[in-house]
Amino acid sequence: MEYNFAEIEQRWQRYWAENKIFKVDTDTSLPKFYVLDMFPYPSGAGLHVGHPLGYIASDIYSRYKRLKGFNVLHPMGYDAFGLPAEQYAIQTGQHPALTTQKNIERYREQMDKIGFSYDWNREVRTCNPDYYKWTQWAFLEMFHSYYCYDEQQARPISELEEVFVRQGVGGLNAACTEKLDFSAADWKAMTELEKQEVLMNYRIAYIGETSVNWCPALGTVLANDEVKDGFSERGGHPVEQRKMKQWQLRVSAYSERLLHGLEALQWSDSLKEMQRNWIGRSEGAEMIFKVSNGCEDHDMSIFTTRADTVFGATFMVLAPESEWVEKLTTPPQKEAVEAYLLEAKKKTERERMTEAHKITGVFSGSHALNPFTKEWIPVWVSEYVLAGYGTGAIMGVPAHDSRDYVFAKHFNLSIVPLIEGCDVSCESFDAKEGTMCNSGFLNGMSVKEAIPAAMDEVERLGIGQRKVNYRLRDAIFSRQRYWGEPFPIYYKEGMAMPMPQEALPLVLPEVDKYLPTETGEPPLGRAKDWNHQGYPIEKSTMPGFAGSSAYYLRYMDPHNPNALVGREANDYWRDVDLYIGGAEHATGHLIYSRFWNKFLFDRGYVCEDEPFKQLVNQGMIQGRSNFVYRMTGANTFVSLNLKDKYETTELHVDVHIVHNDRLDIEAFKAWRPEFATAEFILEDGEYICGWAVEKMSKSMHNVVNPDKICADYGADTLRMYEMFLGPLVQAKPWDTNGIDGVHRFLKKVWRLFFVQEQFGLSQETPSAQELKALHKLIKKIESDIEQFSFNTSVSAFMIFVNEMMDLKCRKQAILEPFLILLSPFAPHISEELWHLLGRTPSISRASYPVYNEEYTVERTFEYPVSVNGKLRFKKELPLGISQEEIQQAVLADSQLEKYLGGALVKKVVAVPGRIVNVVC
RNA sequence: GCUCGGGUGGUGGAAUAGGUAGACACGCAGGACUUAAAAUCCUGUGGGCAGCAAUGCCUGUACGGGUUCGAUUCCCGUCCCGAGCACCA
Repeated sequence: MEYNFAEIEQRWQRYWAENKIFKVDTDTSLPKFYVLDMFPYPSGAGLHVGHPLGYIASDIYSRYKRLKGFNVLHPMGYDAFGLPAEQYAIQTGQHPALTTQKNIERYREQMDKIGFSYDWNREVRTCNPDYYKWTQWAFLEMFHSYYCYDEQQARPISELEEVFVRQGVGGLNAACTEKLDFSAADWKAMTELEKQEVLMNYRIAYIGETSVNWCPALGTVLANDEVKDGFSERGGHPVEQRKMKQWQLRVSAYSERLLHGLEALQWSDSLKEMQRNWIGRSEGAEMIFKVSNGCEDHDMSIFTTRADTVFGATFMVLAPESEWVEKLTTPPQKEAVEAYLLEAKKKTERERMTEAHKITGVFSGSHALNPFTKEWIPVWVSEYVLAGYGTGAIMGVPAHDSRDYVFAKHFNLSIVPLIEGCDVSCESFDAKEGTMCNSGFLNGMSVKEAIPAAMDEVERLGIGQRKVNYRLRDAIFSRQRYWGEPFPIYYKEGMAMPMPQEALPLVLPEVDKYLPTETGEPPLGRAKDWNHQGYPIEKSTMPGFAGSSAYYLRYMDPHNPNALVGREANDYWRDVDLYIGGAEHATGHLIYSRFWNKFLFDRGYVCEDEPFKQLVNQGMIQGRSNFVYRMTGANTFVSLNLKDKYETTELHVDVHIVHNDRLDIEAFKAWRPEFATAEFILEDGEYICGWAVEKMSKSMHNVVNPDKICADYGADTLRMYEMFLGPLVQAKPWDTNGIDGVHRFLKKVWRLFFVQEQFGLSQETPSAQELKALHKLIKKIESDIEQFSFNTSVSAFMIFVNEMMDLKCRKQAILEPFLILLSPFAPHISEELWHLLGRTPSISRASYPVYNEEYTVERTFEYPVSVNGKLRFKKELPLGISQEEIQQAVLADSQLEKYLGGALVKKVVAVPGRIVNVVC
């Protein structure tokens, strides 16, 4: 009987679906395990072979955990709101909901062919009102909350109102946009509008003026992680900086917890490092400098991590956007400063980046008093200082900061070295090492001692305090787009008002066009009756990360009409045990999700502080392109190794008409009309194509579709081959060339269960050798899966099957456990053979075979004996004997003499169970 | 510039509490079966040298050093590749 994968796979996929084999329910009698894939954005192009890599890995893990007796939650859904569907809608007029629906159907069809064990009953779609009701709900919860630093958690905003009534802001330690100062009496005297403005300063979801990444081509703002090198991540349009009033999430309040929480997580070091960099904690001090513009004095604070270098501060620099610029510009400098500000403002983000090392700046006219040297130093304005970090002002220490150094050199400011023996004639000395000099009371200290000593002194003198700064900014939450969640906010007498929870979901309204209005309002400005009790509703929508921030919680309880996730379901499923997805979400989704979860945790809606215990980043699968070489000016193609003899142009050729880098010439002629009459210069009668690893894309003709692989080889082959390709976490090119090996393996597995076309296994007692092979495999597969080393598992299966072939082993006692081991990798063929064995129900209900060490124990060991490091012969000795016994046995061996060449033995190193080395 | 990974045959990749480098697979070469092809199976396959031969010897994990009886693995330096961050004071 042939291995008819097409029939087998179709049959079992249907069986699994019809019998709801992978439906899962809360079951407190079983341990839970939650395996999650990052849900896809359903694009119009469909899946290519790279997309399912992580899904296959998570499916193997899920199936393995089921065999191990866990109740496994393994869901899938769609991140369905987003820009591409909207862009497509603008071009074609088709409703994004329609195209999204179509794309989802296509995705589902493709995924179904691969035989995943998802519980589709729990599917979520972020664009579904039943789902985004809870996205809006979470937003309202954030609106109604503030962050208390003393308690290190989010609390209801109503508490804050009570505090204000009682004592004003005195003693309050809460996250805020700007520090306010008012008493209880002041609070009581405020109008309702003023009170709301004060509260907005503390809300976790708040509206406020901020500098944003504005993308004119897309007509919307973008988050920092949506901008790459000054261009929008989606579409590659230029991005500029603008001040705008936007909804924001106070993610920065969680900086410390987001950083600290990383420690306990089983994430890769590189990913944790990326998040640490993004959060960007730095310890330093805020220091107050007296500044004078000649008429009046002010106290201005700066942030520094190098308080020890204050004796070398020979100038100050303000960010162009700093509010100090206006106060400190003196009349004679006014014109120059204004010209500079205008120039800086005109630049886009992109220009700022490309001109990053161009040194610009202008003198303000004012001076600051260095509190330690008591010298008056000039105050400058320059773009290299960022308004959004620290206080937007710095002290310039050119000797020990490379940016200050180039600035000082350019404008001829003085440079004072502070470390003994350092040479600052060509560059600054940035390292935190050496002995201090020219630094008053710090002289003679090492830098490491001087940093805290300087900060102590600053605090003692009352001219500043220690301060921790974070790079992490609040997340900008408004998008001027159509295809996203509407904000449940309306505006009444200038105040942003929350809608009541009963009004949710606030359903996205219909519009006639998906473009901004003529007056520049977002597309929702076109919606009819877009108001709440006659008051206008917010016209922005939420960004992509809104819907993806809590979807893993919804899977736990997807149909609950009363809560995002019910208490009972959440208490059982708790958090994601294993999360598999791409590293590109390191500073986006994975930060926002952690923030969102921590917020819900603070407010008591979920029971775990961190959402994703273990995270694995699968490597991207790149394309492997093929090339043909056309002779310039002719329709003649030259084979790879002859091309250097001619003048040729390289052309991408469809990888589907190339096999093992040999071009199928007939298919090539049929591929494009202009090649129908092509001529070829062959080598050894064949046309050899060149190849290269590139991104998988249509234009490179290297896109391989999983449907085609499933049709040609079957899903089991696809699954195993994707795993065999290399380590899961590593980026690697797709190369269909090697797939035959895996396919051959599955055919061998099939044949192993048949004797002369008849299915049949014997009930014979297995031999010691067979048992040993099986139990080694049981152990190997288990440890490989636990470590995500799926590629070596596939090899182990191949070795095992080859050995059983050699032994002609057809014994059920061996092959039945083998089938169970194989089933997570190749579920269809395993299921088929399982049923042919008369076993029922599905193999996914079986138990993972128990490893028995007895069968794999070795009693003797062939010791490699080397003389002076060179392997010479092998000596078989019992295991478990002492080092001395091994030495004696080897020295007594007659073979040793001929390798010693008469020399005396100086030393014998024997490692039990490893090796013997004789030194002479 | 800073941080983190990584450099092993023609190819994808195995092997690190330091212990026979190249498992497994692709490709290639040769062979068996077949009228033939496909499929399947068997043998060989890092490089070099010697031999009719079984075989033997040398060399080999980016490069240069070090530690060690022994280094792909540990340490120092250099080069190269990939990823992330980038005026974050």
